[in-house]
Amino acid sequence: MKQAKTGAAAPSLPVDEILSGDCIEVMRSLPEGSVDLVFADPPYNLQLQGELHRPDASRVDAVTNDWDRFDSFAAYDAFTRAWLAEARRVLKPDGALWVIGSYHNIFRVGAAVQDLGYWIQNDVIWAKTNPMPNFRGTRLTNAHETLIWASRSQKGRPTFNYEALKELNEGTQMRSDWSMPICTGHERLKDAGGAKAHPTQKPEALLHRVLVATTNPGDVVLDPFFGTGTTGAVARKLGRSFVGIEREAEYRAVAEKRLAKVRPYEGAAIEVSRGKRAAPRVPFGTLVERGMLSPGEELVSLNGRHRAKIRADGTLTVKGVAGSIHKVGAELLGAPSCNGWTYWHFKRDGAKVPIDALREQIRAEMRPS
Amino acid sequence: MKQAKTGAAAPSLPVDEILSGDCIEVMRSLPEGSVDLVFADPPYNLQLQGELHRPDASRVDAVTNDWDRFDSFAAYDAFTRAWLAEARRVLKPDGALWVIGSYHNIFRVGAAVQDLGYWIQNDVIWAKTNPMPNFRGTRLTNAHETLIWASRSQKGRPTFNYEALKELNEGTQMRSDWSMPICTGHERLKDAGGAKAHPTQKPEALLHRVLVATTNPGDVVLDPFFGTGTTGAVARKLGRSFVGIEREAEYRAVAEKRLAKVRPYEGAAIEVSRGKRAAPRVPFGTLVERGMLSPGEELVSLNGRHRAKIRADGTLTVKGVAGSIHKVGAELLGAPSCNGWTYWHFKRDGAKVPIDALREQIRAEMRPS
DNA sequence: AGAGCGATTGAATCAGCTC
DNA sequence: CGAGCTGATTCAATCGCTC
Repeated sequence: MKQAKTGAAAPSLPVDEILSGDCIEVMRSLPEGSVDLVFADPPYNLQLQGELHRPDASRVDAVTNDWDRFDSFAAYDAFTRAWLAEARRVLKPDGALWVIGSYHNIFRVGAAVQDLGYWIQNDVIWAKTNPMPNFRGTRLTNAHETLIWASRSQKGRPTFNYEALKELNEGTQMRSDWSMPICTGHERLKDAGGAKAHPTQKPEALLHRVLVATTNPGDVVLDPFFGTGTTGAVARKLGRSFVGIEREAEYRAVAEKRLAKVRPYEGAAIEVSRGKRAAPRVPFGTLVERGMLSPGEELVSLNGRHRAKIRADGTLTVKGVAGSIHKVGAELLGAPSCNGWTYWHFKRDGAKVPIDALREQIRAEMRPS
Repeated sequence: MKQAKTGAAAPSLPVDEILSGDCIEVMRSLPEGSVDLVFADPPYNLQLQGELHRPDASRVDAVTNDWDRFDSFAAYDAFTRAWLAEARRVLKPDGALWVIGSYHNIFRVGAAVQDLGYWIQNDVIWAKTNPMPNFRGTRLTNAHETLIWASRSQKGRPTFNYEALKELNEGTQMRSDWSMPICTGHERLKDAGGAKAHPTQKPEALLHRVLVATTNPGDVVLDPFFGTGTTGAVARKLGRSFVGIEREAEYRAVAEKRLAKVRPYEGAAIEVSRGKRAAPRVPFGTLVERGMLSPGEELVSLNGRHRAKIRADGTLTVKGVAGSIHKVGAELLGAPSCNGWTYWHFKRDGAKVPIDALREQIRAEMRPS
């Protein structure tokens, strides 16, 4: 029993709150298998003497020899593996992780992700439309950051709203390179003195795409490096719940204020395109039972090359071959598989109509109106 | 003394040759501190499972070669660290490394690069204009690969032709995300049976940009995973020397044949610009990188009165004058300005075609993005 | 001749459910 | 857990053929 093992009552998950403290310790207090998604924007300074710092807040202390370098990489790796392991414990079996970083840290993070048993789905490039130039002209303009999207394990089946992303991309499959501007203007939070409230505030557009792609309404999103709460703000807008962890009181204060102003989009607005995978199953035999097609009637492939006869039990038969609409189609095509719903057609008014049209008719009847 | 330490005479560096054997062992036989650049396209450790079919039931020809199979992450890491360490020994103190990979391996490679004392200058994204789609609709289109550019050490001062890259990018700083098509068509080498000679041949445009950016004419470029010799072919065209190492006899044979046909561009053509320029959208240099026009090739004005030669960085030169297509055109016309895109023509089948036609071709490729 | 159509192909960790 | 069945799913570019 878990309660006996931990020596404490099973903790409950505090939701839509910002938790204060070190994320590794705080995550330890959260129940295992309780969140749908982790989005993390960890610090990436490798100089771990004392505190971790954001890149522009950090002094770049020259590392003079190999031992120092190894020491700081080792410290960063230890920190990275610790929070990734806790995050993995807190994730549901079919949960997923997003981490964002730059070349300073992303390779170490990515290797740790793999070593800890996560399974990478994609790496995604955020190509900035308006990056900061390299003023000294010694390197290329650092115009992108890298995100890693990983399931909790190889067996995990993370949420992926394929159709929704396809729509976001004007009808063609979403690619792994995303072009978006950095966070500026009114979106960029300022402190009382007018300075940036946080050095690395991410654009809401980025989180919007991440959450539309890999969560559903009502899901819980954990952000262990909450900062000024971009993850929470977008989650709330999209009808998701969030759990934020942030160590710095100043950032928590900014985030609280920000979140108080956020209004969720209307219920219908957060629905996304689903595709056929989510539709209810309709056996082909149902069309026969309902008299939409008759036993003995002939189906034909679109090119007219193949014909088969419908039997009373909803199987097809042709030249001694018999079986499901899929199996017979595959057999005739000599293909490993075949979607019978789109392959087979019946004739109506001289035209060929895919049997999928009849299935859609039944599905329409089944929908709550 | 090195000779005493190694117990052998200091080895000399064989240049413009393909060396046969395992790259780790072969590199051990090369003198330390002897090459200017290492470009490496190592196995990606793809870990593919079963077969994959397109929606039209055709089978995808995947990378299932023995050279891409490793028993575990640990085995892959050991291999990676071994070749990276030898490559580092062979590099000059101010030398640099490029490695290309995908999310399957690049995080492990990048962490090893850092651990071994290299110093990352940039990570670079090759965004493919025409990637293979995700046929099952289960993930994002895997539309990019990642390159790491690193100096031998933090103290190293690697070659970086900042101005040349700026010219290649039509006057604005070159970014870390590069958009290029994959290697297809006539550039893609075929074996006797018409099948692809190598499963992962890289486009010459990619190597062109890498070598223009981080080497000078006369430099020596080592490629420990030579394959069909793209690195060698582009190096020779650009007046660089190469050292190729390849284990597979079949690949070596294809590469030898390929290299025998390669002619270096003329001396003046490989000089890169030191000046500055600014202008519109599709950089002229892109036409050069993509092989639509070649360094050394002549452009001519419509009336035939003026001629200029193309250089590797996308600038033109004539009678000691050098600069962008616009600047050189203006100079020759004695005019304050000139639209090089409509002024300059190349010859095809005896007819003069404005280079703008090529720009339009590229724009057509870039449109849906 | 040139437009248009069909076939082919590329570094890919590519399904989910029931029995 | 494995076997077996249902059934969902692709974009850009090149090449070669027909009209």
